[in-house]
Amino acid sequence: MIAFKGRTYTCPIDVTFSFINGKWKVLILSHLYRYKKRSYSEIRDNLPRISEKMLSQQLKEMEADELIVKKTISSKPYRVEYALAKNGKAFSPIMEFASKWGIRYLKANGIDYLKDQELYK
Amino acid sequence: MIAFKGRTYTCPIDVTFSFINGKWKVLILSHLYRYKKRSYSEIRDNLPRISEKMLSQQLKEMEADELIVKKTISSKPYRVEYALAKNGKAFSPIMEFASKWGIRYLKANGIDYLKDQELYK
DNA sequence: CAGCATCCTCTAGGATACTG
DNA sequence: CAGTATCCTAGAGGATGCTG
Repeated sequence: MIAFKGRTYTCPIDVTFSFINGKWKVLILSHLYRYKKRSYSEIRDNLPRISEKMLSQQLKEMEADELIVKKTISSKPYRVEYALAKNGKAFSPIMEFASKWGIRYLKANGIDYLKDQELYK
Repeated sequence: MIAFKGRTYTCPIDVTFSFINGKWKVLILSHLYRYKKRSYSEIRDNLPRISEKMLSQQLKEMEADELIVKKTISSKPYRVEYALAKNGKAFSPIMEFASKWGIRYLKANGIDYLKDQELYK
């Protein structure tokens, strides 16, 4: 067991996944990984079933964990921009891998994601 | 959106993580990744805070998803053995990566997991 | 546009006891 | 040893309306 910041972890893998557990974090990270800079509403609209509460909550947690950075790019009208921070970029290999794995799995199950991508918007 | 087996997914990454979401799956997989073959109680004892219910439930789901295989190695006394199946082994790169990431993160925060490993049993 | 504040639901997950 | 079967609760997550 590893004791760290008031929590206990089974192993380093446990530590790593504690950053990206939660229903939406991986999806937000992968979205930012793909699009580099995105506004609040762009992220929301890409994740059709996320609630405002969840979105802002997860964004905040990930900002606190320094996985992402938020930048105010204009104050009137108020506009912001989210992007991966260094720690967040460090997860890119997982995104890459999970993406390829998913595409391969779908293909093995009769769905050609790459070919039919425009259908899945 | 991707419709598949009665669920909808945002993207292939969503598909991939649907297999390993849940509080314990990654930890069980990484444990099997490390030890190859493990009995029910060996897995349980390595995950001190897991409940019997969760353990058997997650094992079953992962067996159904063909991430792991269960083998009865003796019927009296009843003994079983869990191991990674092909699909489960396919996640090894994520385990490897997450393990290294966690170790590096811990080190950056003053915990030398490798050096002090015997403390974390 | 980019959120917060509330209130509410529901189910993931835990505790405990029991079985072949 | 390797699990089931119940019962129960905390808190993850959703719906909705409001604000600077």
